[in-house]
Amino acid sequence: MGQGDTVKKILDAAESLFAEHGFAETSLRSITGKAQVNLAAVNYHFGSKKALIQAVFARYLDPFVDNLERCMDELDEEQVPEVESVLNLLVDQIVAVEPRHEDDLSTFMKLLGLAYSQNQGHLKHYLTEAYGKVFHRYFLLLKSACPNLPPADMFWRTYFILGSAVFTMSGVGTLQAIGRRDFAVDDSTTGILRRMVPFMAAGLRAHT
Amino acid sequence: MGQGDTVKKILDAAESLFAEHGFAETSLRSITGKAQVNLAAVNYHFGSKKALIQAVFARYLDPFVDNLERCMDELDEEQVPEVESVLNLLVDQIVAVEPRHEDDLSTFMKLLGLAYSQNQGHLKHYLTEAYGKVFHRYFLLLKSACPNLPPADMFWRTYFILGSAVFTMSGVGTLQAIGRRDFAVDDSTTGILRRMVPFMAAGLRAHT
DNA sequence: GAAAGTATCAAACAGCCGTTTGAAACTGGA
DNA sequence: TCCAGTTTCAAACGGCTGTTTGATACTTTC
Repeated sequence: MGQGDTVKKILDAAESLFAEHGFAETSLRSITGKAQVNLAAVNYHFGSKKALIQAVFARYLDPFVDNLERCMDELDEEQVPEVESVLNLLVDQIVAVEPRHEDDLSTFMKLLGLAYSQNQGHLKHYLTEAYGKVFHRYFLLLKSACPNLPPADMFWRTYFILGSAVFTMSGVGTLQAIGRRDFAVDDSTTGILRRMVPFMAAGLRAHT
Repeated sequence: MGQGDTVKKILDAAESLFAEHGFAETSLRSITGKAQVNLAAVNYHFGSKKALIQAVFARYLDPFVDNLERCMDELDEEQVPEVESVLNLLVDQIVAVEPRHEDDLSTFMKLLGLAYSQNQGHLKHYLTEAYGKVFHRYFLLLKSACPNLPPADMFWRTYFILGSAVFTMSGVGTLQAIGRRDFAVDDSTTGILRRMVPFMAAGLRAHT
């Protein structure tokens, strides 16, 4: 690793430490220590810890959201899509994110989980501000795939689905370890995402 | 409120502040401030902040787990139970928890969500140590209701279900507000739990 | 009513936090 | 080579954290 890439070193260290310990529990000193960079570099390059957290997310989400949007553009808006294809659309784009290193996907998913579960008000505000439109569009797409579902159920089941994904993925490493040790279950992160699709599709289709 | 009930005042204040802001983000000073109690009282009566967190959970979970265990004792172990009845068994016991005040159920659910999503190693250790046996028994009961499901899917779908419940419930207040404002959806906490059952049952029954 | 035990109190402790400072070390262009 | 601009650095800042202390007040017991 060169020497001018202080910004990248900070982002890499922050990303893995955030995913492992959460935002509030990760100090700037531990980040700069792991990145082998001076403490003041964070505030110099990013301005504040909050801005660093947002930058970590932006590096992941920007290409992902671009891909997702392009995929939805190509869709035929006339015919009603299958629930499975809408779900797989998302999974495909998650899996397709160019990995920076192995376990990159797990880290990405853990960060997404943390974004919801940790009480970082500024982060939620930033995420809805920057990416809300795309995810709203995806929500409408999913809704169009369930034309017979009452609105109230559609509303809640969206969060049931989101919860399944976020919860499972934010602890994915631990769960994989439990599966291997106690249940002879050995799935990759991608494999788990694939297993979610039939579960979620059936849940969405369930009559109330 | 009397004067000798310092312990109860601390537990009440801690419970609501933890549910609102999380564990790490809630200081002992804010707890003792809300409880109108001296700062040193926490360490005097509980020993440490970690012990206080555990005490908050114990006050909720002890009666709940007792009820759940008693319910499972009464079950006929010979015949295969319906998935819906197993799920409703749990919902019934959650709803049946004697409420200390209104929104007590929401607070309880938010705390359960936090227990999973926050990185409090000591808390996870305590919860599995104290309540792991009962929940393992419930897991086996749920498994017996899905005799044709491959073990790997049973394993993962358990976490999908858990995630739906934990995620939805840990943000229940926010989600209810969104539902009322944007979707004309107005459900009580109990109502949401009931809506989960058909979703989860269908997800468990889905063929892979 | 004195002694023993329990509970509360203000004050201070050491430690970590995010952020700021001002000087030093670099960098590329004139 | 000199200068301006950018980046790095050690050090310190004020503030908040959980915990401990020792004195004081209240309760119970004999």
